[in-house]
Amino acid sequence: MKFSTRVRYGSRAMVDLALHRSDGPVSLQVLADEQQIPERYLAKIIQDLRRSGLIRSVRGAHGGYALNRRPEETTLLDVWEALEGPLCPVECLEADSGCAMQAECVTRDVWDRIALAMAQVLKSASLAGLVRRHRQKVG
Amino acid sequence: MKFSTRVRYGSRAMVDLALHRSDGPVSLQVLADEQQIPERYLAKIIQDLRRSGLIRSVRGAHGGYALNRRPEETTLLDVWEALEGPLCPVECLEADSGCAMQAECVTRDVWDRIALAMAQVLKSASLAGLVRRHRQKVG
DNA sequence: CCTTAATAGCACAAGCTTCACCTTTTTAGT
DNA sequence: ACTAAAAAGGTGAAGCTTGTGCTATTAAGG
Repeated sequence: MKFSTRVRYGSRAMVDLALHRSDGPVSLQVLADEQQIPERYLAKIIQDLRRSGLIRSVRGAHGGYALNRRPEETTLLDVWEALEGPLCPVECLEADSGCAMQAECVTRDVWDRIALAMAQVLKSASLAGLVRRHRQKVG
Repeated sequence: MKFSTRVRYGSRAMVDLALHRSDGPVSLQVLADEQQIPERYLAKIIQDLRRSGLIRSVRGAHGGYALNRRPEETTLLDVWEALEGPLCPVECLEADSGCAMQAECVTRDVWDRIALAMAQVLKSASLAGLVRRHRQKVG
């Protein structure tokens, strides 16, 4: 199991947008180039981020993308949910999964604990925190 | 992102084998039927469990599969690694990933924390513990 | 008004996961 | 020895993820 490239690419793009926050809209080309992401593919990913309201777009010449909220108000959990829907690593964790073995299934409890742990880490990672950490690293 | 069915099916099969531990080898058909898993697919999964030494097989009539270690000595992390290799949700976490941005990448740290949390939960789930929990549930 | 830069959207190709099918090998019971 | 039960193994199909390519739409700047 690997995390989808959608989430990984999307997360990196969001951090990049947070870093360029004061520079006006960032074009897809710049974003893809800086983050080494296939441009056409990133285009599709970024549309989902826009549609869920995490970023806004400016069309036409000198257009591009920018964060739609303050960096403290967006976490990687938001990004994950925008690109993959609710964090749910196995179907049987959904409310109406209709799995007949749900009551007696002991592995389900393990998947549930993992999902919880993942959500906790993702929620603790705000764009603001990631930008701060990035500035610490590169100086 | 969903966990692979390989890991989910394989984990349930291992718990089932642990429950039948004193009954002699369990056939693929019984296993697939009890756990509601496509039989031919489970056959492939179970081969990987055998090849990594977690279970042993008995060929011929009245054959089947049985645990190869005591239930305390196998955790769901072992099952995961047998079926998917090392727990590594993103490539760049591997030692020689060769990602040029590794030093400055702040999302990588998040994926690393998630991987650690996942491994912790999986390692804490031994077959013995899961069997105990199952007996508590069904009575 | 026209050119050019840029987003928006659709359709298609390659590779991996999840299966199903068929044949071969092995072994218990008669 | 023969039959039936069961694992072992290889091959192929369907659907999803990960991309690529092409066209349409929008807006800035001369």
